[in-house]
Amino acid sequence: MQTREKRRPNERSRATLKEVASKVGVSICTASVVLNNSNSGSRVSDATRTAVIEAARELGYRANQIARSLHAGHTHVIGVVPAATETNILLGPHLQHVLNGIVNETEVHGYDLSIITRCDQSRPSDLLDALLGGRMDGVIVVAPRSNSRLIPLLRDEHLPMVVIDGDPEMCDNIYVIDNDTSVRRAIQHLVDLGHRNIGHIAGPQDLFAARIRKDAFFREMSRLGVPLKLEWLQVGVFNIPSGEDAMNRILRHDELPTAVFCANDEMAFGAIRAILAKGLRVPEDITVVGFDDVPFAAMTTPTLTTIRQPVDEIARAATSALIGYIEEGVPIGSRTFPGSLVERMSSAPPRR
Amino acid sequence: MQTREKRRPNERSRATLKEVASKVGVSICTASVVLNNSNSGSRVSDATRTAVIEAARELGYRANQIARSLHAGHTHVIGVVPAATETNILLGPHLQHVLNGIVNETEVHGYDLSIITRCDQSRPSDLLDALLGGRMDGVIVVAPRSNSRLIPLLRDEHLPMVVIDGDPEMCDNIYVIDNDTSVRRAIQHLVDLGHRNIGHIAGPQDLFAARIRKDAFFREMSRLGVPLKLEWLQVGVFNIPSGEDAMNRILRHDELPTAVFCANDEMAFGAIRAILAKGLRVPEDITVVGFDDVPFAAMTTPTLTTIRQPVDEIARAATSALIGYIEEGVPIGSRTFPGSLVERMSSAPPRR
DNA sequence: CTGAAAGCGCTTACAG
DNA sequence: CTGAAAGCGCTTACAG
Repeated sequence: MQTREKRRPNERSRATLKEVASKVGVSICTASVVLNNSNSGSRVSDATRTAVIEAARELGYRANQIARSLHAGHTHVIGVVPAATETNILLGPHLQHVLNGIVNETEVHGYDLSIITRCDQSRPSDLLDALLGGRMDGVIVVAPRSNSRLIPLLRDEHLPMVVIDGDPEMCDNIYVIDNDTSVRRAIQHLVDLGHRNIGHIAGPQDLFAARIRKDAFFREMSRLGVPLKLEWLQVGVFNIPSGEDAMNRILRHDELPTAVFCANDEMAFGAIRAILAKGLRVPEDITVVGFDDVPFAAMTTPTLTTIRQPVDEIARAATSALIGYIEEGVPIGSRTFPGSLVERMSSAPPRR
Repeated sequence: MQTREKRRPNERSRATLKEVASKVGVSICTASVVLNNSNSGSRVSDATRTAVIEAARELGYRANQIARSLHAGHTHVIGVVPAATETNILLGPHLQHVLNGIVNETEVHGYDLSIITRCDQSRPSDLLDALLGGRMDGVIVVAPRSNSRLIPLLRDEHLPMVVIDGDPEMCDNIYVIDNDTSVRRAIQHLVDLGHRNIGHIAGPQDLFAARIRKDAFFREMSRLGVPLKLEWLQVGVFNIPSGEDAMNRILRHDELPTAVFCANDEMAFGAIRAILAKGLRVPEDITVVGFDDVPFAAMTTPTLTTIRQPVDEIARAATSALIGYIEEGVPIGSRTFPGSLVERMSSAPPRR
């Protein structure tokens, strides 16, 4: 009866604890106690207990999580701040893979995931309100830009945080692949095949992964005594068209590399497309190697030789560590994960 | 000083409204009023106003959104229940595309997105607690299974809801591509090319998109008078390996189709791979047509002829309608979006 | 076995 | 111009 009094059109009204209590004729605290099976409730008479449960069922009672969170001081939701991109923030197979890994882990711990998108530079305070307004117990930042003010800010605010694909010098809680060793594997692979004319398509330099892979490329080339040609060094933005463009810029030169190492798979796909479009072949004319091993790397023609990141493992480990810190205060720390070379059809010895 | 008294290790303590108020020596309601610029606050003296603002800044005050939501009765978060899959729930380029479109739209409206994953059948009540606990203002269900009890349940609970890729007979608020017409375009394309031996790799039949596409395939074939061969009809689960398996089952027969229509792109990729692995060519020996036009459809070899879904538009329209309903009560309704044939390299006339 | 009370942090009429 | 009070819906000691 009185459950109805508040119903306005267009506004759902869930039954409240007060309603079930009054329906049974007990106090709302008693109702709360039996509905939560809390220990204090072990001493509720069976009669009232069943009555309350019955009433709750009839009324379709469901505890308001907001009220509960206000009291408890936590929400069981974890925020994710995706890699900063201008637009279409969620696109890209690697981020998707990371997100999936995160979800895999939050699910087993009973957390929900909130994707924080309002990163719009024009209203940065929106982002902070969302993050710091108590709506999430912790946050996972994926691939922050190196100039991101977010990381130091969140650290100062003591919001539990872990960073995936970030610079270990940026903060303490970084989960990331061992880029140095991985790039070395890639270059070593090319040199082992006999390549001495090697180009590189780098990613956006304000992204840690892009910068460190480029640095590692330089270092490795020089360590192995392979001469560098600056015309064969181009920069893209980690997506397919930019890889295509970058490759086309390389292809404009008279002398061509026999191999190109791309800082991620998508740019490698673009590079392959550019090469094929010029009537050249992969790998016969130019070898292409990527980084990430996204699922489609095994589906392209030719299939892509690349560095596999244990993405699911990295994402789950980071998430699990974050939750461990939230719930039990165990320090998150940083972890580095090994990458591995996956040899497929896009790499082969140079022809001549 | 007293801001410190509550600090326990391992627990972030944001300054509270009470703290800034007491620091200035005003009531918390005055503080609230100036910090919110609410109209009642137009009559606060400039002196107190600046004092409060200053104090808030010094203390790093940030309103607790949970408390605010409890009072306001809304949260500005929208939940997404992704397509039901056994595992790795977020994978798949089409879902990713949908998610991206949703985010594009929530972002402009200042909503955050919560991904509800605890769909685990073993504890269905978790899902409902998450959904109905007042933590989200509305929910977007993507590609529910036809036996899903979720839809009727949410409807009964009056939680604002819109469904993407669902059965229009299932509920009132469905945003979906016009599958019938789209499939007809695909089949017409094959028949126009001269194909009369056409196979179909269908998706999981408890998914609306899969079922209706299969039905449309049958209807269209019979309308055009093209004979059906049951050996050329196989069922997959909308991913690459299952498309590969399905195609392999087709390839086991003596007589082969000259064209195969796949219910989504991923299965089409798998089909192509199976065909190539048998030493046959696409499209020379067998034409393959997909459905969705995921980004990679333009990147495979051969590139994939497929039906383009205006995914971003569908997702954004659904999201926008949901928010319109939440905020202003305008009915969501249902909408159907046209698909279009994208002709690429995987389709050609049959050889003989 | 059960209830009155305080509190989570905020907002909003309503008085002064 | 400013504050006391009630309330959002729930939980949890603490009394009886």
